[in-house]
Amino acid sequence: MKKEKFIYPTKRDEHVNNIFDSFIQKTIFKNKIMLQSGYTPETIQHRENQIKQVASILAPSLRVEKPSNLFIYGLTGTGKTLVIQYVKNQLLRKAKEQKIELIIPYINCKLRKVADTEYRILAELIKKLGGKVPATGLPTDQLYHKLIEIIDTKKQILILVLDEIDQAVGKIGDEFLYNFTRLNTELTKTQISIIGISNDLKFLDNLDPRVKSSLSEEEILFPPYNALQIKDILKERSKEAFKEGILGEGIIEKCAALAVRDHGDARKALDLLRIAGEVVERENKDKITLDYIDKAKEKMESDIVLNSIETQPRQFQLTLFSIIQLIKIYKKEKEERRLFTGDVYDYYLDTCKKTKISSLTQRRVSDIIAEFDMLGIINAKTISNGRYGRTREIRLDLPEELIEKIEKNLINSLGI
DNA sequence: CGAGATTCATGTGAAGTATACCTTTAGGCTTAA
DNA sequence: AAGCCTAAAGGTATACTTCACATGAATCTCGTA
Repeated sequence: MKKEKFIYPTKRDEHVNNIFDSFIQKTIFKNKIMLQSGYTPETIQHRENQIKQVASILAPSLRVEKPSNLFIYGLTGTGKTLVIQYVKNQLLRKAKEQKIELIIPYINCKLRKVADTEYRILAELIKKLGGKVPATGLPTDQLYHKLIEIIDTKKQILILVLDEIDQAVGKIGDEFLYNFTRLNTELTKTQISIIGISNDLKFLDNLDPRVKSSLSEEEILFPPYNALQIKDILKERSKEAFKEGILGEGIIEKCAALAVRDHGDARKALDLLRIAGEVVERENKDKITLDYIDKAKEKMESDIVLNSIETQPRQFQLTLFSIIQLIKIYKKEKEERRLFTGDVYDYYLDTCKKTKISSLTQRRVSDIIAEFDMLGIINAKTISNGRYGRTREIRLDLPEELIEKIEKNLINSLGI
């Protein structure tokens, strides 16, 4: 056995310290939270009208009367969630002042494994109200009883905010909304109003008429921001978020322009700014220049997708992996070849065999493909090839580099 | 040549199964009177 | 006898499977012009 050469520790320690120093040293942010998506600023620009409308609709709650149900829709990044949070905070403050019992739970229906079935939405709601509910095992209607039990203890108003409600309905149907709206008839003291928030402008159209009429007693549309408005918002927030002199010339204009091209998505503009800042910081520079915005744009798009893929279950990842591999193979071929469900399933089975992962049936994989389509990661269209059957044509409309990254990630997490 | 029948490959709905977890209940054991 | 613990019984939600039928246009078939 060889004896290791002893290294005197202090030298090394110093070295380590120096490395970290360089990370801690500089920060170009003054208050980064201002740019993060969950942040609710003191004043909200260019949404005065919507705030007023929401406020006037919810105002009766301060007289302990049930406000109308409200349906809010508009594209992503048009300030829907922001306005609701803002009004919610104001409302709660006022209610506290006047000693009025008012609860406004907020649930995001999109979160997988948290609120994507009727049971789980209910469970989440009860949890928010301080109750405890097991993840499985109870009949759903018992959860309703439990909810009623918790709520109906005193005279109060409950305004339930269901964000990304279109996602939930797309997955589990609209029956649960009907149940929610009917809940009031079972309650004696408490009254419930529902606020539904949707990114899908056509969401109301395919809703059961009964649900539709009761959910959208009031409707508010959030139009996209225009370039000037986004610029205002960015200016306002970046003033607080960054230290002086960090933003180079034309940065805000560029972010705004990019976001406007993408249907006036303010969240995107803010993310761009924040991510650009993070990249600059990581590279130890002290000024955000235009090319950092481009970098941020790429990074952002890939981050969103990568993140949503990482959290998928194993079988979903395996399916996606199969799709990516096949797309790659097909691309190398001379003739254009389209990708169908059957091909994916065959490749999937192969991969399962090789990696000794148990395989699902085609029925299930078909559903998984449909779910990926819903997530927008792939693009699947059912087509009929006439004599040669009916299937889904699967496409992957993502940039080349991103696909590479996804592939790497998948190989990594699947251990292939 | 054209209308209607056929065909294929898979979409899709319904019902069934496995699993994980819940509550209820009956039985057994302990304990205190 | 009352109280407490445990394990079995009976129930549910969820993810998945099984079964069976639905789809829809290219192709085939066959009667007719």
